[in-house]
Amino acid sequence: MSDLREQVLAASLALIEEDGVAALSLREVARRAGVSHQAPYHHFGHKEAIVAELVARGFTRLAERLEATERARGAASRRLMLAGRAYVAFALAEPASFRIMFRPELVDRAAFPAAGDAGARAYAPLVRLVTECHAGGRAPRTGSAAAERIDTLVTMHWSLVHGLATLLLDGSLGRRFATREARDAHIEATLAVFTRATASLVR
Amino acid sequence: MSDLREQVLAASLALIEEDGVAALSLREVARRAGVSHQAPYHHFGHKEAIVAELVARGFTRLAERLEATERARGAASRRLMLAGRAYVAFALAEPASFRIMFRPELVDRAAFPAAGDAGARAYAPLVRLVTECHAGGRAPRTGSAAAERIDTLVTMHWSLVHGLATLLLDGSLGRRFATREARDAHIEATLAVFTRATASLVR
DNA sequence: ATGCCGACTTGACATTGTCAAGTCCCGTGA
DNA sequence: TCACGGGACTTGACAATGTCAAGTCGGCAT
Repeated sequence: MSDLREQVLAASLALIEEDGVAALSLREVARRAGVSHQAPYHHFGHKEAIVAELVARGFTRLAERLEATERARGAASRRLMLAGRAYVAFALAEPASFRIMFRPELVDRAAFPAAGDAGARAYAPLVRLVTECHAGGRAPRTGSAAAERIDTLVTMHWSLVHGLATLLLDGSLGRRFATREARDAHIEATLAVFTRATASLVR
Repeated sequence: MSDLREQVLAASLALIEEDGVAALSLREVARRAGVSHQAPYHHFGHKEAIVAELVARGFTRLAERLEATERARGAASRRLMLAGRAYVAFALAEPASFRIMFRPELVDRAAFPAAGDAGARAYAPLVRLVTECHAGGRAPRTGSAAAERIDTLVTMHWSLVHGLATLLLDGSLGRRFATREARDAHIEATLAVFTRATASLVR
């Protein structure tokens, strides 16, 4: 609806993309949108609200990608691997979003519950896929040993893809590959070897 | 040697610990050290140099922890697991350091090579342990299929522990456990299941 | 004694986030 | 038709910050 509101969000994300979230300046955003330095305040109470909205939208887009992999054909283990690939692909496709999504000091989750809700939505597909993969899709009752096991496996899967994504964006893996092809091949090989390793865990 | 230099570094780390790196203010640091707002500039050319020094020291301490696990007794696979545990333990023990260590936009690695060197030093133990574990300690010649396999396994191991650490610090895992014991048990379970899974990969 | 230099201070400037107080315009009710 | 009310925006101000420029001061070598 409001044109300026979207322009502010777009310019903010662009600024974060260019030089990191520290370089996000409301006044520069206003300048790029061709309005006065106070115009953004009409749509967002303060800076944090802009970042919170970007975080919520980022988690929503990630959730959509992961949910799409759930609907793919094939065995649950294959769909779980697709979800991992989608997670990393999202981070590489939207680095600015991905980074602010995991920087809790930027957004007070109590003041902006939408961000937390979107995060929970992104978490759910992974839980469902792991459950399907390792417990036949039937969720064990909470507190049981089987539930703890699923919990542990979810953490393991998420840790792997999240670690891979962050090391690619901000760690040593980001500065290592000459071509995108080499990078993608390394990602594929890593996910493949992990999938094979975890296959031995399936009951 | 210089007292103020160390005070500046300590106060800076404390500020980052309290409210994130965005809250690092040179003037507040000076205030806490009881000196004028320009005194820190005599020891560090600008803000980035302080962060760079903290990053280098952080990587050095991480490297020392990982090197210590290399010297532990037991099979290589056990020492690799200890290294993973040490990695996560470091992140939990020094969250402020860990966070700035993986935020490349904060420090220009070309201008501050010490930070990159320390990072490389922290990387090395993991490579050695994985090599020992999966190739009997003899490093395969570069470019060979065996070398690529080691490479992939290193990425997998690092991704897992790095992801686990960052999710504990800044992700959903950080807000999830009522007690430290519950958190540590979950970490242990995750590392154990991962170790078991990867054991099936050993040649 | 003198000059120098390292360690620090004082002062200034542009930039930023945000509060306060306008201005302008468009739709609605009388 | 006209007041008017409120949404969308502007102008102006303020304190805080990073950093440049120009001091001050004390000890050490010559």
